[in-house]
Amino acid sequence: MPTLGRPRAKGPSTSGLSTEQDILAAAAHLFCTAGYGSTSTHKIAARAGISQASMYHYFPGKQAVLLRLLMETVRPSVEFATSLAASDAPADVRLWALCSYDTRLLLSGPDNLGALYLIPGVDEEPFAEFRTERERLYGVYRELVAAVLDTTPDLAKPTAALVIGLIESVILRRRTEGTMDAAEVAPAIADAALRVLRVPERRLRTVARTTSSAFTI
Amino acid sequence: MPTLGRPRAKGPSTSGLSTEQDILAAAAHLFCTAGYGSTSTHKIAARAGISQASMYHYFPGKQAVLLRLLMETVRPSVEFATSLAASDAPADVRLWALCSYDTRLLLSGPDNLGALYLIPGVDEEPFAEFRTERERLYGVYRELVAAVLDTTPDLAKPTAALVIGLIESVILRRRTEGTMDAAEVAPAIADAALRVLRVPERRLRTVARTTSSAFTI
DNA sequence: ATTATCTATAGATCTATAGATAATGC
DNA sequence: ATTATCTATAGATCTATAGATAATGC
Repeated sequence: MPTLGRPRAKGPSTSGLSTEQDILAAAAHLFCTAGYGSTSTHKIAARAGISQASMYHYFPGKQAVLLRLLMETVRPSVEFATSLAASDAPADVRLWALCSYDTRLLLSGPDNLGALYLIPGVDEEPFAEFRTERERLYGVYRELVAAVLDTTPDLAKPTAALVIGLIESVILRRRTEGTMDAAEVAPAIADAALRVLRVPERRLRTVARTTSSAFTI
Repeated sequence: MPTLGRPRAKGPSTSGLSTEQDILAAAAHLFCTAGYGSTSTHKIAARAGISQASMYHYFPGKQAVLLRLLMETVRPSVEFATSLAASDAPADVRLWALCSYDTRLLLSGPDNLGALYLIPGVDEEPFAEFRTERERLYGVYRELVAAVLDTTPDLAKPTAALVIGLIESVILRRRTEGTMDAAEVAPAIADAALRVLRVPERRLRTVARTTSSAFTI
C-alpha cells in the first residue's frame, strides 16, 4: 500500500498487507513453529520480505513484536467476555458461549497463536500489560463459574482453573494433532466444561441449543 | 563421584551428582524457565559447573540433552500406565488412578518438566522416540476411557483427548500460577476427568475412596 | 595409559546502529 | 523534505572441534 520510501530490494509485498502486518505475520508463524528463542530478527525480516535492519523501523526488537502479538491475540477474548456482562442469559448459557467462542478462536487462523502464551518469559515485566488483560478474561471465567455453582468468584477459583485448563488444552492438542474441526471440538469443550461443573445432562442439552440462538459465535 | 580425569576449574560438583546428571539438571531448569531456543550450550555448562566444551564429552549437542530429558520425563507415566493392565480394578478406578498419578508427576520436582513437551520441534524427526512413548501413554488413556464409556478406543478418541487435555493443562497452570499443592489438585483433576465421562456423582465418591486403597500413588 | 576436564579458537550467527539511497510530496 | 527502505558493520554470542593438561590406574 504505502507508495512512499525506498522500494524493497526483493520486490513489493505480495501479501497486500502493510509492512508492519507482514512483520507481525512472519513473527507469528516463526514463534509458533520454530519457537521464540530460536527465531532471530533476521529470520523474521526475511520471511516478511525486508532486510533485517528494516524491522527496527517498526519495532525496537523481537520482544516488542511478541508483546503486540500477545495483545492482539488476547483482545478478542476479553472483548467477547466483557460483552457477556450485557447479556441477561443464564450463567451456564453464558459460560458455554464463552468456552466455545474461545475454543473457536484458539483453533482459528493459520497459526496456533495460543501457543504464544506458552513462551517462557511471558511472566516477566515487559509483558505485564498482556497478563493484565488475560487476568481480566480469567476474572470473567471465575464470575461465570461462581454464578453456575452459586458461590463466590474466590471460592470458584479452583474449579474455574479446571474450565480454563480445558479451553487452553486445545493449544497443546493443536500442536500435537494438527488442524482440528472447530465446529466439532468447540461444543465438545464447552459441554465438557459444564460437566466439570456438574451441570445435569438434561440441562446441558438445553444450554447448547439455547446458546446458538442467543449469541453470535 | 568419579575421581578420574582433570578436576573442574571451578571446583568439584556441589550437588553430589555425576557430571551427566549435573548437565541434565541444568538443562532442565534452563529449558523450562528461559526456553529451549534461548538456552545456549554455554549457559547449560556454566550452570552445571563445567566448561562449554566439556558438555560435548557427554552429549553431541543441545538436542540430545533434550531428547534424554523428554524420555526420562515420559517414562514413569508409561510405566505406571502399563502396570495398570495387570490390575483387575474397574476401568473408572484405573483411569482415576492414572489421572491423579500423572497430575502428581507433572506437579512434582523443582522444574515444570512437563513444559518440555511444549517445546517447538518436538514434533520433528529427532524426537520420534519420545513421541512413540507418549503415544503409548495416550493409547492407555484411550483404552481406559473406552472401557468406562463401554465403546471402542477409536470411538473414545475425542473424549480421551478431553481427559488428556485436563491432565496436561496443569503444565500451563503451573507456568502461570507457580507451585501448586498436588495433594489438592491431583484428585480434583481426576474427579473432573470422570465427570467429563459422565460418571455419576455417587459412583465418583466410591471411585476416589477405592483408588487410594487399590494403588500406590 | 586412560580419563575428564580444560583452554583456545575458527566460523557462523545475531543484534543494533550508522549512514546511504530511492522513492514520493511540496 | 520526508519517508521507507537499503547496505555495511562493530561487537556479542554461539557451536563444535582441536589439542593440552591434571588427575588416577596399571
